[in-house]
Amino acid sequence: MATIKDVAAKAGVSVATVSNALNGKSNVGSTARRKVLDAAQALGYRPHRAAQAMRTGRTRAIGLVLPDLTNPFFSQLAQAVENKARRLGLLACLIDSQNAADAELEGLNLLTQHGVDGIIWCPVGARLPRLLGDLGRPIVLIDRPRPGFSAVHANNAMGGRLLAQHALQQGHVRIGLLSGPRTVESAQQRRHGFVSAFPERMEIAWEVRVGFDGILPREAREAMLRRRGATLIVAGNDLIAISAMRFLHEHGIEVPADVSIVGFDDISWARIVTPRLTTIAQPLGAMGTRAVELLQERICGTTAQNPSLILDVSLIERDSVKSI
Amino acid sequence: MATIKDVAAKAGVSVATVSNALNGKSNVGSTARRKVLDAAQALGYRPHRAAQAMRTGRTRAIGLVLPDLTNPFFSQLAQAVENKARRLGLLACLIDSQNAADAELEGLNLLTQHGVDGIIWCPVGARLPRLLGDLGRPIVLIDRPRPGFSAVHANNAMGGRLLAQHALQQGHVRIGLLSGPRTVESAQQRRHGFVSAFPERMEIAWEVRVGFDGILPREAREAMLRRRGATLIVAGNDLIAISAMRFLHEHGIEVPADVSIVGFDDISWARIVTPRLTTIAQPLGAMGTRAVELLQERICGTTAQNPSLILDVSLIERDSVKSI
DNA sequence: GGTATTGAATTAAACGTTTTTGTGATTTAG
DNA sequence: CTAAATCACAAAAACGTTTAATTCAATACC
Repeated sequence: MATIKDVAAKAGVSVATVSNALNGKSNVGSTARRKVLDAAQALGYRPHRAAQAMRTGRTRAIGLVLPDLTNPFFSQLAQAVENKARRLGLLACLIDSQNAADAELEGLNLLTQHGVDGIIWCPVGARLPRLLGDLGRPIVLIDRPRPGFSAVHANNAMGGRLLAQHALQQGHVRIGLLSGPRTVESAQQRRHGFVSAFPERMEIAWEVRVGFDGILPREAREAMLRRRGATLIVAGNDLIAISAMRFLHEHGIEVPADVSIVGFDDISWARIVTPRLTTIAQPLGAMGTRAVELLQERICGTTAQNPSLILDVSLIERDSVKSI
Repeated sequence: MATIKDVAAKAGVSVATVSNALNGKSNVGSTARRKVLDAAQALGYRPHRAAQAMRTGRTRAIGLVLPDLTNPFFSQLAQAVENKARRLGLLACLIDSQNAADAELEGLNLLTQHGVDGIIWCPVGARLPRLLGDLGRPIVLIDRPRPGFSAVHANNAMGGRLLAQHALQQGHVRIGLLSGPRTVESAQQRRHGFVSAFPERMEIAWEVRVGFDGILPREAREAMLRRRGATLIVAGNDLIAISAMRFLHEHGIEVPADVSIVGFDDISWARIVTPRLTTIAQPLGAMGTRAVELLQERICGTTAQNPSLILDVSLIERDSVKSI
């Protein structure tokens, strides 16, 4: 690997001049600048990031810590984040905590030790961000806001309202709820948006809390079998909805003929499964890129204290809801 | 952040002794070692990775470059790789090329510039590895072997043979082939394994090449509609198979009643879609962890020149094949 | 015409480690 | 009992950058 010294030697100037020229400083003459640029080009010189990092304290790398890459919601997010980061010349360093709070902590430590400039984080542990506001670098939460932190997330409450509205339009008044985990803020907001947009004559036939990974506990399976007159199941996300559809299918209950179902997220599989899933679309790509932009601003210090971004959602009508 | 100097001061020894003690060198006395350890503990000292990197040339970070995180095959792989890496104290830096060869190249440059110690790579560009054998750091290819490189991948040919065998057992003799891209070695091997295990009386009714991303070109859609007497469709991977099932369903052709179909990979969705997909299971988790292990060995230089690993696959019978 | 000002370059210090070299003190060997 | 070897530690150099301080020449000002 060619070093800055080699470039300096080849160009016949000092290393300082090379550094200044390459970094576009104004204190270098046009002829010297030319020579430096040519020499650097000829040698294929690339600055040594570790050396730069030591001097400047900037790594040009960011962390991305997610609960579960296997969940298409997060893999789409990750793809968007990585691409945007790369376009900004930033390296994206991945942590997949597999929904384990201690692994998450370990990952955050690894990232800080490597000196990443900032972290995009979808927290799994409920109390983690509180303890770790002091990672010493900007953090942007994604999908799961917490008071006191920058975040970019979808308007989950609005999604819930859209769903309630749609349910009503299609004539569903008795609802089964497969809500997401109580510890996850976005799940709470979806649920709250949904029930708060409830008119008098609608009611919840049953409700059970399930994880976002789509694994259905016995309680959930029993509730779906027992029915209690519910004509529409509102799932906490698409993964849950799709798992539920599979379970129902195995037990001879057809969607949407016997019961309707809606999801949340609009992961790519929502339009692939049978029947295609009616759901709320989150702008996953935009969430990822905006999160990177926000983080970058925070890193450069060109922004207010804790800016947040809330992105609109929309209802995607497909085949899993029958009007009655 | 506490530096090694702080530790040295607190322990009342020189920085050299701190470094030696922390790195388990033998030339430091037991009392001094104790003092150093205590001081480091008390200050919460973590060595500055960039500084270490500059001195040692080792980053303790590895690159992971994949064609498409959105594809569950790769996200499962990525999860396994990241977790294993973290368990070894390595940071996993992600590149998602979105199947674009130039983005891939850009990503590889970014990784080398950051000085990652090694790279785990599933190449999309056909000629890329050839050009880039000289990244100056160990490379382990994953899923897509190339002569002259370390690789860990599944026994794709064996998978093809298992499929042929199963097809025969279930009485299928006219086959439709939705083969993977010609440029992808593993796709070729699956196909070759399949047709080479063909007895005389089996024949290919039609074949069309499609991308691994599950997008079906017009040619493929027409072939599926025209049928040509094929009773079994052999897809290049699960994504293709599932897309095909969706397409067939939309056109009133039922799987497996009207036509059977098999996939390859056993991504997690294979058991979620309806009907559940019969497929070849690759040990995705093992592939990821073994790749990291192999890379680590290469980095430490404790291994032969270009070791490769081929992992066995197995047939998973589910509901998408009907015997006739 | 002398002095302040600007411009373009150089020198040298600094970042936080690891590692080589150096140095007394203590042990071992002959 | 002295010479050699070992041990435990310290001092200093090095890694590849950036940047503050410095120099020197040329230009501008009064």
